[in-house]
Amino acid sequence: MTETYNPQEIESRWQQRWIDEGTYEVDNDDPRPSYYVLSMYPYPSGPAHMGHVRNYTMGDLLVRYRTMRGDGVLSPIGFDSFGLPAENAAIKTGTHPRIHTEENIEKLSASLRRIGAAYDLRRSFSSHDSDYMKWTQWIFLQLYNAGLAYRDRAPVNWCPGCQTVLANEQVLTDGTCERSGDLVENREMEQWFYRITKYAQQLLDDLDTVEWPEKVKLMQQNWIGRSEGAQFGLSIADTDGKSRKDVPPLDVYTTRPDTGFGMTFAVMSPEHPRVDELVTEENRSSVDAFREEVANRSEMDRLSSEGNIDKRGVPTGSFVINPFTNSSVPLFLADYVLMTYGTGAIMAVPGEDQRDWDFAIAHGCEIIRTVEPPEDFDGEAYTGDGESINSDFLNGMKIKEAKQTAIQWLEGQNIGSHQINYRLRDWLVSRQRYWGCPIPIIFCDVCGEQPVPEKDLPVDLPDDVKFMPTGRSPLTTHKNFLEVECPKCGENARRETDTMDTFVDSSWYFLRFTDPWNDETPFSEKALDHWLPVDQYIGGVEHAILHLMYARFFTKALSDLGVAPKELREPFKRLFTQGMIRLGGSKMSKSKGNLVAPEGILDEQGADALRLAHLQVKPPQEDVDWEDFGIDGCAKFLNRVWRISHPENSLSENFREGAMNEQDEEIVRQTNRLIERITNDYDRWSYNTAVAAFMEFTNTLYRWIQSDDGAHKEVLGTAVDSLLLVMAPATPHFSAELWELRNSTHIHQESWPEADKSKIESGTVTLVVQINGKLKDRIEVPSNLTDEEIQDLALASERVKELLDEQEPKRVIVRPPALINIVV
RNA sequence: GCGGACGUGGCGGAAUUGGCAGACGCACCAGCCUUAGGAGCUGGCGCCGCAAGGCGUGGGGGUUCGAGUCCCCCCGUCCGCACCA
Repeated sequence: MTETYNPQEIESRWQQRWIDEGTYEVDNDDPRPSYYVLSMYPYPSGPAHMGHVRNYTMGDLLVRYRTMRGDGVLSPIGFDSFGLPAENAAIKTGTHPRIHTEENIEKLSASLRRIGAAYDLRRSFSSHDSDYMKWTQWIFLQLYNAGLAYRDRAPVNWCPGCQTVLANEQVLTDGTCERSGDLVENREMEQWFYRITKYAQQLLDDLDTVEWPEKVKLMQQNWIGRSEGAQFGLSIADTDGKSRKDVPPLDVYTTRPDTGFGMTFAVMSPEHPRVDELVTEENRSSVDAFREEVANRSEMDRLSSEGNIDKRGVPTGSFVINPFTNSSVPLFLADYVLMTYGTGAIMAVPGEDQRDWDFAIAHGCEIIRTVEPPEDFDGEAYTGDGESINSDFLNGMKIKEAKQTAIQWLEGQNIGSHQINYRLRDWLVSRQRYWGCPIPIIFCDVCGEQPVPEKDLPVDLPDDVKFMPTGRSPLTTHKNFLEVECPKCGENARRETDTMDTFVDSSWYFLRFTDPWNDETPFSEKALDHWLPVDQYIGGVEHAILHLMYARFFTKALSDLGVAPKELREPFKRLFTQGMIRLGGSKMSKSKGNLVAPEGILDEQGADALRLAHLQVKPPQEDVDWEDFGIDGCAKFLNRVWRISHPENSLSENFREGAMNEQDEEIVRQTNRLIERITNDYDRWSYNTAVAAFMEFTNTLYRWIQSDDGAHKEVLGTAVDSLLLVMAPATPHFSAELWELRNSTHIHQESWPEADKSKIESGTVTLVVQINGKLKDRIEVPSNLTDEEIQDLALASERVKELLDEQEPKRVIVRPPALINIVV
């Protein structure tokens, strides 16, 4: 063989050709069925690492496969280019984030090209492109005008490391910043919010309409955290234990209104706005001390006492009336009641709530059971179902009925009603940083908060800024940026200096890809109608909550605002979450410093071998250890295919022609089986078994070629061509090169092969003979036998006769065509 | 604590519907080829056993002619949430 497989040369040549020939460019009026494949918007941190390679290999396989299947495939790529790392680097090195970022985009683009990922590059953009920012700001204004973007003073999560606020979602359970790992502090600040809570119910309901992994749906459900119960007012008691009419009642929320008769005290959050009003003089100093302690309590403290904590609290000295019993019960302050959920105050029912139980024990409160626990119950608070006791008109009812009855009663008394609560909170979008999309708002001393007029968009970031480690964004001191005329009165005003959370940028980029040239609107309805929803979205499970929730919210809001089609309620029809790559037991990441760079492998074994190794090593949705990759094995396999596929290969000397023998027929059958298997495997994301099938088939061909009779020329030709076709989505350069050498056409413009079912059927099958369910014999038999014929053949087998030893079978189960079980 | 996923050779895994357990690859072993090479080709490779045969999918029980697959209990690993009233 004159040719040897040289991946570097072949790969760079084909990469250039796909671009030059516009192989993966697609127009919005493409007549083929539309199919939108998208990998999650990458942050350009430098050249691609193995995690990227895995992600983009999966996506690219699908792009090429669907294209061969005859779809008009939209495969765009862009860059999530705003964000902290570039700005932090600027503070350290003095390099402007734009320069730093654009260099990284170049590096990542080059990497993606080198692994052979195919895109319509005409559609590319980055979040920091002025063009894109303009529409991110325009969308902000639409949301603002619709009341979905608002400014509010709120306790926020402040990260001292990042010098900015974080969304709740960006704070980890241990109270640290997901990005820097610093302990997050509580601060009260003016911030911008997107009113995602307005969509809580829809975000929950519409999960039923998408084909996502159940795990991701569950995580979203838990995050939204819907609960159903009752909200009602507790009257404040006077010194005689009677309800005071001069003070409004204290609202509480509960999911267990059925247990109201067991409420023996009430608790409010230390941050509750009515604490000052409700605390008595004798208790003021201890309450103040407690509140200060809670406020100063470091996150470290919370961490060390995670889980079941002592229920710390103090009495307010006030009493409230339990409306069910009319008795007066003490009102406490306790840190286990959060201001951010429900009404910030609860009715405490120690008999049926363990937290309340713990608190009651610690503070000497009465405990009354209102649900009869089972006889053998030996726990404390009983939260299971049972009959109501000690509950007057609820007695004897099970929880469900008692709840309804209690709510009706509260409504009848005119003190409360049925209430639904969500854990989801509004999305805090403002960040006190430079390298983000500016929020298009102007503050005027006379007219107040004013949106930037549409004609003045985009609000661009000034380039002439210095980055100092002051912890303040350079925008706050940049005169030209800051000083602006009020769009309403024309007087001097100042710009908002906060920029947007980068999750805003990634909440609509998939819409812009459909129409990135549009300078009238962010996208056209027509383009969205053609392409959306995304047919297959691919990314890491780490975005299961934040990014996906925000993108879903944007889609719904834009749809309601008439910017996007009203039928478009969900952006991503199907989601696939691929596993991460671990090295030395922990996630491979830049911050851990355990990256494996793909360059060396690309240089030596090539992109196709690397892609194949990613596909082969494990089912794509599972996490994988880098140690388990078999790059060399994959490279070796490609060389084997190369040797039998190359037109000038040394094996081709003495091929047969003319009539086919039995072995040739078997190869024809295997070839069609291969096509069927790969089609099936690609459709169900079973890439590891697809690679196994490539290898198995290749091994079969080798044995055939080297057998005594050798290979039939035409049968081999079809077999090899079929193999190259089904491998093309996985190893695009390799397949394209060999295909061109053999057939002089472009494999990625060929149609996906179809298996000839009639050729898969074989005249005979291997009949499996079991005795008492255990395999005892195998017999080659014609595949069209009747049950009786199968039974006769099986019973006639020497082996079976011997084992049965004259015994009459008790029962015979025949499962044609290939299984019989004889029971004795 | 709550919710979820999973447990198969030395290793990664396969078995799509209850029907031949271990495909394919890695590692290992043997043979061939050879101008010794980290190349190529062929074969072997769950466990016990010389063999016949027996055992075998985390453990125990059940359903079934038949269970890796379905049901119950237990053990273990991983992930998500976690004072959400």
